[in-house]
Amino acid sequence: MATLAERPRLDDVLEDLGYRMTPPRRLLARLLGNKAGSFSAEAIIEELPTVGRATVYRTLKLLVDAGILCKTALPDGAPRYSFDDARHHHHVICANCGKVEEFRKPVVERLLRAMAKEVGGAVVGHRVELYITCADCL
Amino acid sequence: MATLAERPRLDDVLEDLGYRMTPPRRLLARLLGNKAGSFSAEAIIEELPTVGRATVYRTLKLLVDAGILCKTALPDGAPRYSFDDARHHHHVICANCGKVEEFRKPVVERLLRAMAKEVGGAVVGHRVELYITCADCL
DNA sequence: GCCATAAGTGATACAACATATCACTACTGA
DNA sequence: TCAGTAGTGATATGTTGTATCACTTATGGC
Ligand SMILES: [Mn+2]
Ligand SMILES: [Mn+2]
Ligand SMILES: [Zn+2]
Ligand SMILES: [Zn+2]
Repeated sequence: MATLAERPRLDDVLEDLGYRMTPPRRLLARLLGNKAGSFSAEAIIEELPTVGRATVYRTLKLLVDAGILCKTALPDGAPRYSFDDARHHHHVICANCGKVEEFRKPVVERLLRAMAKEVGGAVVGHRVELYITCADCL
Repeated sequence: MATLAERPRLDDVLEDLGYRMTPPRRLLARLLGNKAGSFSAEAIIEELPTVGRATVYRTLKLLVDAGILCKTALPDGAPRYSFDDARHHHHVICANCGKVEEFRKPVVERLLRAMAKEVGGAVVGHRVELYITCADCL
């Protein structure tokens, strides 16, 4: 996960992408900017009762599409959002508390690319997730 | 995916697990037994209008827990069910038509296990999915 | 600074994919 | 045969969104 220090300011990001700066977006930018770890969309909705559900989901999607946030899932499929860094990567997820860390493993990437050739058809992507019980949760 | 020939008879499986043989389960066993590729729960519900939604979902879960079916997801998260084989494996999924194939890659397993040690905490599992556009869809 | 207008908003409805309840039914083993 | 429990399905509810649409507002051009 990107540390708070190296994170882009969300309102700058949205503005740079050509989106308008509105009060709901400022509220979201401020709230998300201080989030550590991963969070659910519904948690954000509860924390910002003045912002509509649709707006929260729309903005989260904007940020995911912009590569600022990642959308992952717990083993049971429950979606989680977390900050992204720019490079291709995968996630280590605590199945208990939902904390998300990123990892890169070039060897794994190479192997998956290699395997792709054995498979008929064109590879369009892959997903790798490692589930743990984190040190804090043990 | 297990070929039809080597597939266990679903009603036998359920009976062996100690479940009762009821008309809905017989209908489900017959329908699923003839399914190729992957399918959605909702498709089954439509094809068996006399069987309740809850029963379909309950039985699918039973079969997943019994290791007879796998539950996977398309890249957009839409759940798919397909026949499983007994060994640990992962999936190659056509993002277009939903066809599911299984694969095993011991090297990848070993690498993920190795990586697990670098991570603080106890590893409880992993997920690897390869998304393709299959030959038929190209 | 004003203004037109396109972008954004939020209430609400709807959708997909389930799970919880609960009164009823029917397998099953004794 | 029959009691007891497993199973059923109608229905309500939950989660995670997307679609609509009338309304509001941020913004760039003047
Ligand atoms: Mn990868
Ligand atoms: Mn594996
Ligand atoms: Zn944890
Ligand atoms: Zn296909």
